[in-house]
Amino acid sequence: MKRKITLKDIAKELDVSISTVSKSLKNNPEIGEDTRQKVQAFAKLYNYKPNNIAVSLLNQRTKHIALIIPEITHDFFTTVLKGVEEVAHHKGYNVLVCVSNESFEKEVLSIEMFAQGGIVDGFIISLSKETQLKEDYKHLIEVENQGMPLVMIDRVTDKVISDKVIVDDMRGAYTGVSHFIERGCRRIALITTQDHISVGYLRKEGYKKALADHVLPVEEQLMVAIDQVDTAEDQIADLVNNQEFDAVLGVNEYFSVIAMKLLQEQGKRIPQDVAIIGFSDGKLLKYATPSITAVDQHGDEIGRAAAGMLIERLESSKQDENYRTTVIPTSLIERESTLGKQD
Amino acid sequence: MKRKITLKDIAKELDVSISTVSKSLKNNPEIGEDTRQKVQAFAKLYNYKPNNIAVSLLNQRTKHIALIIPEITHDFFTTVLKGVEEVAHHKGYNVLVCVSNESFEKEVLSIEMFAQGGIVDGFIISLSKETQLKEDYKHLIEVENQGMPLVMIDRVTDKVISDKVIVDDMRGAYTGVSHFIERGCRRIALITTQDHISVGYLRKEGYKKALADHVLPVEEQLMVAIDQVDTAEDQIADLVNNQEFDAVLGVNEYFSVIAMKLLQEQGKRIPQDVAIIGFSDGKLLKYATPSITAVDQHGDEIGRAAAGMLIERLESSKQDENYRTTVIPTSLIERESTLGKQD
DNA sequence: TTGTATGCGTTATCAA
DNA sequence: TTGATAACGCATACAA
Repeated sequence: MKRKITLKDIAKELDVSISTVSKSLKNNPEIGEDTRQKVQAFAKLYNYKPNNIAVSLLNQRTKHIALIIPEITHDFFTTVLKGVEEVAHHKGYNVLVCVSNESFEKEVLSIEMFAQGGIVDGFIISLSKETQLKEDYKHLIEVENQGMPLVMIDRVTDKVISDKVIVDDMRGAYTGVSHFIERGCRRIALITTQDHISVGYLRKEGYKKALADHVLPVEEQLMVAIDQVDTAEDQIADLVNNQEFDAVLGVNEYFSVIAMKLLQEQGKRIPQDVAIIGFSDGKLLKYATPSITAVDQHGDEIGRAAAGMLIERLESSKQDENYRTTVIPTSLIERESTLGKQD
Repeated sequence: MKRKITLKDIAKELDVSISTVSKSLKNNPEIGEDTRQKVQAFAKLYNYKPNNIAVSLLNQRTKHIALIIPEITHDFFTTVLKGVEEVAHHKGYNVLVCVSNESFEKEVLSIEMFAQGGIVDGFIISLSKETQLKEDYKHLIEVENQGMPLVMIDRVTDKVISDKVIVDDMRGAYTGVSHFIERGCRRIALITTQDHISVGYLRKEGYKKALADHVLPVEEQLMVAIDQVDTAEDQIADLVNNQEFDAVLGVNEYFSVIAMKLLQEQGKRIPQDVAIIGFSDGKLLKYATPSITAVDQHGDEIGRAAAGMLIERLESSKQDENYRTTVIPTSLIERESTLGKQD
């Protein structure tokens, strides 16, 4: 087991000083050509690489960023992670992942740990449901006070002033509903989350606006707000069994797929009897039978944008107080579940 | 923006030496009761936390581990990540994630970066397809030579001696095929990967063994080895269109779901005409219509086991050369796609 | 009971 | 052209 080689080792071996070695390796012109060559050759031979920890200690930066997501089993967050990782690695940063499991406590603990230990240089976070419910953002504000950059994504809040990257949720829902209407649907149901989930609320607003703009009534009984994951199926069944509608928009993959399954069990044909659209860029919608039209949120782009913003802020010396919000437009991926009425 | 507080700050403020502060905070009995109290109170007030980097430099360990996975859009790896993260955080470790994208080069580069910079203390890795094809494992052996623990999961190789956590792929496939046979299926197709993918190979072997044990012939034309992701659909269509079979086992979620879709388009009823089983613990199988029976690989357990083994090795001082391989049994989750023949 | 000194590996400043 | 030294923040052996 070879121990890792250090500057000191090289210095001793070549009988020069540590600083000479350091400078040589950095191609510092102070050092004579031949010494430099010699050192570099030796270093290469022994595969020298600077010890990151020492450099971190010196520079007071780790070149690590934390990504905190509420869930990993949503394809959306998975693609976000991929996007973040892509840009981060490209720029020489590493990504520490933390799944909050929708828990406020876990979110707070992770952030404190990462921030206080100086483990990461900055954060990308999507709020847990519990956090959005409690509306307690002290941990985030604290992070900012410590001078650590923070980029919020997707599930964000106005209560925290920071860079943000969000989905155009309202417009995404608006587009979906409009798509239904263009295809002749008139009674459009919505399966969304409780209002405290920011994205759920915005999607509902987009849904309502689309109806209003097309002079269609907003019917309360066609809108269901899912309380908890495990009651989703029952609540959706309730909608399906007791209401008549010819289209349904789900604010995530699960709601849409569950709705479709229940509708099919009832003998409804998709899309002839009921058209379906779901939010998210996941495989659940893509591989469903029939495949389901999706409001693509472009998780990868969100991840890339967030990582880009964060790193830019980390590397810019100026204390820029102009926080930006980048809105990533959604796009509608038309699939089988909305064909046919019209086409 | 409050700068982070250090031992030095506390020492100056309380007019004691740095080591007194350090010892006080560690409850070292050397220090007098009142000094200790005073220091601790002050530290608490200013929310002192030791600087992780400094501690890392001192101890020559970061308390970070790297998880290198080939893909993030497979639910299996996603659950692995979750399991790893769970145990790691519980034991005070952080997880750096790296997606190799099935690329040998990316895998090698990430490992070198993590290892040489002393960025992590150890590795959990699942090999990329390209690596398994090339059979070039120098980067992993190098890591071990440097004395860094390595735990391989799922896609492993005999060429590298290390701790391993694997799925019981052979038995998983065997169980699936047996399940078909018990339900009256006789012509069972297999959709697998190329042989160089270790898990694909093992699953094929399990499939063959099950057939043999039940005195059924192994028919080459019923086994298709997918070359690449983008040819999967064509290759599976070829099988579906040109062969007669009453059951099909896919070695991952995608293959099974695609097969089902193509079969349904052909007018086949699932499971009456063709029964289906897929590998993986993902939502694609669970939410399919009909839902698809799954060979659950328990990604979360694999992740937990791997993290456990890795951390154990990191924390045990003794240079134990007895590498272990933990085999996580699969379990069959019966769903609609294999009901009916018998029940 | 408290303080001083050293070292972890690196870089940067300044002296030779 | 090269080398000695300090500093990053902490822990510890040893001195007082």
